[in-house]
Amino acid sequence: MWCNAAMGRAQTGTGARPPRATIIDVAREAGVSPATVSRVLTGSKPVSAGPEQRVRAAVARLGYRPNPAAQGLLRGTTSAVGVVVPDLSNPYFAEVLKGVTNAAQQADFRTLVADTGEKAATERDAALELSRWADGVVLCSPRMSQWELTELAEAVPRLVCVNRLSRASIPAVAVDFEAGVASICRHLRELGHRRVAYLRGPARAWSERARQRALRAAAGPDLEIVQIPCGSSSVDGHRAADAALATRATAVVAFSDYVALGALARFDELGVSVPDEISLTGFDDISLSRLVSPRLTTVTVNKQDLGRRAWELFVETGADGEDGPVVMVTPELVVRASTGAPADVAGSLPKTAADR
Amino acid sequence: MWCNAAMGRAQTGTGARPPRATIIDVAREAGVSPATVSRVLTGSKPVSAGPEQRVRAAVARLGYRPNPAAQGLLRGTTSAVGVVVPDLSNPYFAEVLKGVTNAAQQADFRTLVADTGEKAATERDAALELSRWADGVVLCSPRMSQWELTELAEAVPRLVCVNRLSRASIPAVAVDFEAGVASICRHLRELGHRRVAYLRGPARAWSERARQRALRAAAGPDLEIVQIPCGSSSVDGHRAADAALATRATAVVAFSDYVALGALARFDELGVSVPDEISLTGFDDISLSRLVSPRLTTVTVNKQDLGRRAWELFVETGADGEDGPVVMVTPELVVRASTGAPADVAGSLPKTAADR
DNA sequence: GGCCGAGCGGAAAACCTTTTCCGAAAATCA
DNA sequence: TGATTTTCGGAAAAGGTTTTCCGCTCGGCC
Repeated sequence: MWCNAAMGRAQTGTGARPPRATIIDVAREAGVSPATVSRVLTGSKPVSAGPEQRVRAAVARLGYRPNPAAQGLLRGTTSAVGVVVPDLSNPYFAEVLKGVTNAAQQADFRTLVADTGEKAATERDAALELSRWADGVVLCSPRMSQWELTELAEAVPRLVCVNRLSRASIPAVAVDFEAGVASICRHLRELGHRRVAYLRGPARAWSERARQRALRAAAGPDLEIVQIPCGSSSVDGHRAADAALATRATAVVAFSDYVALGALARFDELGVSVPDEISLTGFDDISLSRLVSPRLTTVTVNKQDLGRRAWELFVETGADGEDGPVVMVTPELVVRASTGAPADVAGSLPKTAADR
Repeated sequence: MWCNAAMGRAQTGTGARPPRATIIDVAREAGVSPATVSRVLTGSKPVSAGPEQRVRAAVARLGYRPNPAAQGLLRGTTSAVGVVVPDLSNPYFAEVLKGVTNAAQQADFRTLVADTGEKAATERDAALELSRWADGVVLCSPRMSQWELTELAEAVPRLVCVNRLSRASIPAVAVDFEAGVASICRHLRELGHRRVAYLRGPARAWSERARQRALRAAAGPDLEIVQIPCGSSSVDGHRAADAALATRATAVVAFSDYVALGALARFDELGVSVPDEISLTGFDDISLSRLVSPRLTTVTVNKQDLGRRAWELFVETGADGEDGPVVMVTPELVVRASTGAPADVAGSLPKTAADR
């Protein structure tokens, strides 16, 4: 009875568990045809009570679960979505991934994840590979070139971008970085800052280019912006902090919270007081930013929501697949304790914007 | 030429891309049989130069990539590994996931991820579901009961646990929490602390029980330990900090770094100075712990390495599948700035252990 | 020059499930 | 009661790949 198909392969002799029961085993056990078993399980056609009960009993007895590969082969879909991120260690991407995963789980979809280690060169391959195993791919903050991205969009059936807009009508959900950076600059100028150091993110990142646009727009006779090459991780921020200090700027605008936390740690090491001697801002509002001292002035982005929206776009894309809808998320400035008036005007201006 | 099989299904009329080329299309294009195409691509049997070249050209021309579902159906394997974590927002689990993913990528395996949202009840289903789509599952710090875990190990072909040991001979890689907590307690006692508050982790976590064992062993006439219910996230730590303060302990031992950072933020809000008024320790050494002020005294755990070792165990398990090897990782105490002598003995004892 | 072996390539089965097509039985109506 | 429709279940094909089995051809050796 239980040894039906198991005999065929029982060569190893060790504790080899019997090969998984197939729909044929269930059918035989229930005394019906495989078609009936399938109908009971998928509900594709009604089955009368007698056989149905026998099938359900057999399924339970044998612990049968349909083989996804066979289903996938037939249906042509995988019920899986791929997510490509630059770095899982970065809390930002971990949160976005969590958002996608949770939304996908609700819809009975699996999530495949690939970490490119911040290497733009591997993004293409990772996405391509994932697209073989999934119905589509969510590309998180891709650093690849516009041209590569366009080409990729043709090879991957359902491509959704996060934080990357393109001319190629790829569905995307993105934070309005320009608005965010603009509000940071406004905040700093209102505090009296006239010279600001900016810790640059990855040169290839679209979000970095968006920030640059906003910085150019904000710069002027009353606000000078000094660019410091940096990166996207906290150790990058830690490393770049000294150079930022050397510019004699009164405020430092970091590419992200993650970077800002690194810079903040360096300032602490050097005994540079924030915000008394220098102001510091981040971007993204990762959870840790509320926990450091001083609490970081930043721009809030609901990262899990970003992931959820990417999922929704993924679902829509399946439905029509025509236009490339773009969802823009506008972030909000939150003023905390890491920004204040510059030292030279501290006496004449209020200490923090919150006091106004 | 390009319209070979595409004609058959071109009903929709919209921009429906041609259905993916199959091995049969390639065979026809190259003027060989499907078997030869397969042999060229898998290298399972030698093929002479002429056909081989024609096949490769046809593959490139058609952009053919084998259908993984069909391969999986035939081979009975998926080249994928599942990872179940309690919470992707927790940097600890994100790092472990990264470790598994990177190791798996090297071996041309995909990673499937599920987030249980710290709900022990959903762990079983998540693992079971993932095991359908993957060759095995890595269970990260499962909160489920010992009994459930044993049962699960029978249903999932290749189960590997991280930070969870069991009697059921499930392969596992785990941090030696007892040694870690013991070294923390020793450190605090040497500093002169006699009354310590412990911020408890999730009651169901095996790692929490291991910590409890170590605490019981460390407790004695010269070291009193007061238990404070808390949790595993930074907001839990933030919330529990007041209760810890109320115990009038001179040091707080947090379940993890993530929790400790929450407590630290609360202390900062309350104006309680660390370590002058109260000492604080974490566990895990997440990257942010080096960035806060004061830098956290903690116990280092290489989390990505933990994930990589879990992957190795997964690979081994496939080979024999007999014994349940257990890899123990011994963590190391790193004394930073968040611990010092208690206020009442500050004059008579060195300020930090590092001064000795 | 003939025989044997090796090497190469094709036909077909197998993997497991879903779905279409069809036959049989039951139910409905005149 | 006989004819017709409906309902239900089985047989078989399809989905794409790998692999076994077998036949063919070409080379070498006697």
